[in-house]
Amino acid sequence: MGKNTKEAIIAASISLFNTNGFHGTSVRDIASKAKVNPANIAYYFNNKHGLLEYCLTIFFERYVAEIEEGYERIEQGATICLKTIARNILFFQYENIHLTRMILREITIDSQVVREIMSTYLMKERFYLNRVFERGMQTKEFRHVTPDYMTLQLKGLLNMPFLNSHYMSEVLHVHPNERYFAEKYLKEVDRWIDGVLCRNEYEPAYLAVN
Amino acid sequence: MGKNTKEAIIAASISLFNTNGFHGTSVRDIASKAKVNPANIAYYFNNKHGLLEYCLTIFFERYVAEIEEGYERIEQGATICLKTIARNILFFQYENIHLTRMILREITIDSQVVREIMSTYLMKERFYLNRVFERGMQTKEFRHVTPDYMTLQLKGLLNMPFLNSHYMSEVLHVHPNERYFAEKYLKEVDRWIDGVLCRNEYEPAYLAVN
Amino acid sequence: MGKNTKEAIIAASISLFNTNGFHGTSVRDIASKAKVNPANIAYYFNNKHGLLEYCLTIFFERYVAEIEEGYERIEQGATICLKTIARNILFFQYENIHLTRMILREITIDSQVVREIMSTYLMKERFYLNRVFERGMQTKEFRHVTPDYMTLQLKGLLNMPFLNSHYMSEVLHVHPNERYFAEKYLKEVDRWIDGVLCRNEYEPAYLAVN
Amino acid sequence: MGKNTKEAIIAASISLFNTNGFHGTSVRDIASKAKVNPANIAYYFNNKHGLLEYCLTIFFERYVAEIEEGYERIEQGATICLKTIARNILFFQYENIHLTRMILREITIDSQVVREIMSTYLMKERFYLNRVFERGMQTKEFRHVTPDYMTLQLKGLLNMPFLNSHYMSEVLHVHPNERYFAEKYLKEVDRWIDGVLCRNEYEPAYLAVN
DNA sequence: CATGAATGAGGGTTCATTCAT
DNA sequence: GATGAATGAACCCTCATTCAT
Repeated sequence: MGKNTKEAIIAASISLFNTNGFHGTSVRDIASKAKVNPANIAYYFNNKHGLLEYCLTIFFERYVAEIEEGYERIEQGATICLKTIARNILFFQYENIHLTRMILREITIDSQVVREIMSTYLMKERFYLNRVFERGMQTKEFRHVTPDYMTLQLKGLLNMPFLNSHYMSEVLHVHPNERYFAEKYLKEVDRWIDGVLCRNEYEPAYLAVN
Repeated sequence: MGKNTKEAIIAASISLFNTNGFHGTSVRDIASKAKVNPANIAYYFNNKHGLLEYCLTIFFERYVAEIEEGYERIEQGATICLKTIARNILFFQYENIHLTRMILREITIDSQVVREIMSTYLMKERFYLNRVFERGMQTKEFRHVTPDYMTLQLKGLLNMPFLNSHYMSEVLHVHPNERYFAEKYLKEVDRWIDGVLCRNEYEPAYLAVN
Repeated sequence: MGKNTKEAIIAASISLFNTNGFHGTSVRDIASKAKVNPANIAYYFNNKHGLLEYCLTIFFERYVAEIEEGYERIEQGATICLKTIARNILFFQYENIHLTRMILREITIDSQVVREIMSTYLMKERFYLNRVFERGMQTKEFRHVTPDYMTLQLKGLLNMPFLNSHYMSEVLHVHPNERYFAEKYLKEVDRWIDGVLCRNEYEPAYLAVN
Repeated sequence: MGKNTKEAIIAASISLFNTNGFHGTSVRDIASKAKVNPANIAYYFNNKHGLLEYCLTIFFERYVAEIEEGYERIEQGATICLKTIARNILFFQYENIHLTRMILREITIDSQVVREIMSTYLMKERFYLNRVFERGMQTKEFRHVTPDYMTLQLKGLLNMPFLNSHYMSEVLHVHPNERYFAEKYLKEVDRWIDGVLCRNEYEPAYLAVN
C-alpha cells in the first residue's frame, strides 16, 4: 500500500499547509489527516521539510511546463503567445488552488532551501517571459516596456486571486474555485495585455487564444 | 522605560515575522532581538498572538487612512482620485516594507482573529474603491467594468512587489526598497488605470497626480 | 488604607486557597480578587508563603483558644468538659468554614514551615485532650481507652464535615454551612462521647453542655 | 518496555502527589523520579491532569469494589456487613496509604474533573452504606439514625488516620503504616458501630468479623 | 512497509518576586 | 503605602525525529 500512503500524505499536507501554513502544521496533524503513522513521513520524505520540497518541486515542475507549452506559440506572435501562457498559468493555478496558495505563501519566507528550489524555476519563468516581451517589442506588437516590470505586473495579476481565498469570497464575494471566475478573470488579464502592453489602437478585435 | 520596551518588541517582531513568518518566530527570538525579557511580551500584548493583532491593527489603521485621504479627491474626478489612492497605498507600503510583507503573508492564513480584523478594514477598502469605480463609470471617465474585479487587479498590482522581496531582487534584479522603484512602479500602475480602466483614447496626456 | 489592603488580601487568599489550594492559587489571582497591587503581598507578608503562614497562625491561635476555653470546665467533669471542647471546635470551624477547609487540607502537605507551625499548636491540642481523657478515666466517667486513639477519632469526626464541602452538599445533600447542620452534628459527636467513651449505661439522661 | 515506563510514572506520581500535592508537583519531578523522559507523561496520559484522573480512577474502582465485596454479607446481618465493609476499606487504605492520602486531599479541591469522577464512585458508596443502615434499622439491629450522618461519621473515622500521616507520627506517635495500627484502629471503628449505631445493650459479646 | 515507544529540544506562557518611583 | 515595569526561572506541553520491532 505504499502508493496510497505516500499520496495520502501529500494530499493531507497540501490541505493543511494551505490552511495553517508550513510552520503552523505539525507532522502529527498531517499523519492524522492522512490516517497514517507519523513515522511514514520520515520514511518517504526524510523529514517534514522534505515534504515541503517535494510539493514545491511538483508544483514548479508543472508550472514551468505550462509556460513552456505556451511559449511554443511564439512564432504565432507575441500577443497570442503571452495570452496562451497567461491562460495556461491561470488554469493550472485554478485547478490546483490549494497547492498554489500554499506555495505562493511559503515562498515569501526567507528559507534557504525554498529559495534555492524556487530560484531555479523562477529563473526559467523569467527567461521565457522576457523572450516574449522582447519578441513583442521587436515585432512592434508591444509598446516599449521594461520586461521585468511587466513580469512583475503579470504575476501580480495572476497570483492575486489565489493568495487570499477567504478575502475573495468573504469581502469581494468572488469565488476563485469556480470555473466561471477563471474564465472571466482571464478576460481581464487579456485586457491588461491589450491595454497596457499592446501598442495597437485600443479595443482591437479581441484575439482569440484557442 | 515602558515605551522603549514595547517599541523594541514591535520592531523586532515585525522584522522576524517578516523573515520567518509568525509561526516560524518564537517569542524568545523576538525578546532576544529586542533585548528584553520574554515575559514582557505577555506583559504588553497578553500573548504572542496579541502582538500579531497589534501589528495588524496599526497597519490597517494607517492603510485605510491612506485610502480615505486619497478618497477626498473624489470631486476632482475618479481618475485623479484613484491615482492618488494608488499612490498613497504604494508609498505607504514602500515606507513600511517589512510590516507590509509580513501582513500580506499572514492574512493568507485561515485564522479566526486575523480574519475578523482583516474584514473590518478590507470592507472599508472595498467600499471606497467601489465608490471610485462607480463614480468613474457614471462620469464616463471609466469604461464599464465590474468593480470587484478591478479591485482585485489593482490590489494584485500594488501588493506584488512587496510580497516576494528576495524574488524581486535575486530573480528580477528589481529593488522595491529603493525610492526609484516606487516612483517607477507607480507609473506602471497609472498606465494600468489609463489603459485598462479609462475609456478615453489611449495614451492621453498623462494626468499629473500631485 | 493599609488596614483595608491587608484585610482584603487575607480574605481573598482564604477564599482562593480554599477553592484551588495554595499551590493552585497565584499571587496575581489573590491581588486581583482583593483589587490590590500584587506587590502589596510582598509588602505585608514578605512573600506568598508568609501569607499562608499568617493564615495558619490566626487559625490555630484561635483554635487553641477555643480548646483552652473549654478546658476550663475540667473541674465540672471530663464528659462536660470534652463536650464543651467539641462544641467550641465544631462551631469555631463552622463559623470559619473556608479558612478551616483550607487549613485542614494544607497541613496534609509535607511542608517544612507548615509542619513547624502546626506542631506547636497541635501539641497543645493533644496536651489538653489527653488531660481530659485521663481525668475521665481517673474519675471513672470514661472507659479505659488509649487517649491518642480517642484524639484521632474525635478529630476525624470534627474535621470530616469541613473537608469536602461539595461532597457533603452534592452527594450527601448535607449543608455544613447551615446552622442547623452544626447543631445536629454536635449531637452526633455527643453521642460518640456517650456511646464510645463513657462507661455509664447507654442512653443516659443527656448531659446539657451549656 | 511500555509497561515499565507507565508503571514507573504512576508510582512516582503517587509518591510525589502524596508528598507535595498535585499542584506542587511538576511533570519534570515525576519524570525525574520515574527516570523516564517527561514527554512520556503526555504520551501515556495526555497531560498531567490525565495522570491524576488515572490515579483517581484506579483508586475508586478498587475502593468501590471493596465496599461491594463487603456488601455481599448483607444477609448475615447489618452489623456484620458494616463491620466487614469498614474492615475492607480500612485495610485497602492501609495497603495503599500514599495513594489514599493523595486522593483524599485532592478531592477537596474544587476541580470540575475531579468532582465528576468522584461523584460517580461516591454515589455508589453512599448507596451501599445507606442500604446497610436501612437494613440495620429495619431488623432493629441499629438504633434510629439518619443514614447520611452515619456515613459522614464513618468516613471521618476511616479517613482521618490516612490524611495527616506526619501529624500522626510526630504528634500522636501513632504509625498508620504499621499493621498493628490497622488492627487496633479497626477495633475502635467496631466500637463506634457497637456503641453509637447498635441498639443492643452496651458491651455486647464482640461480633467477630471473619 | 509500517508501527508504537521514546527522546531531547524548544514551544508559549505563568510564576513569585524585585525595585525605582 | 502603593504602583507598574521588568525579570529569570519554571511551568506544562508539543514538536520533529529516531529506532527497534
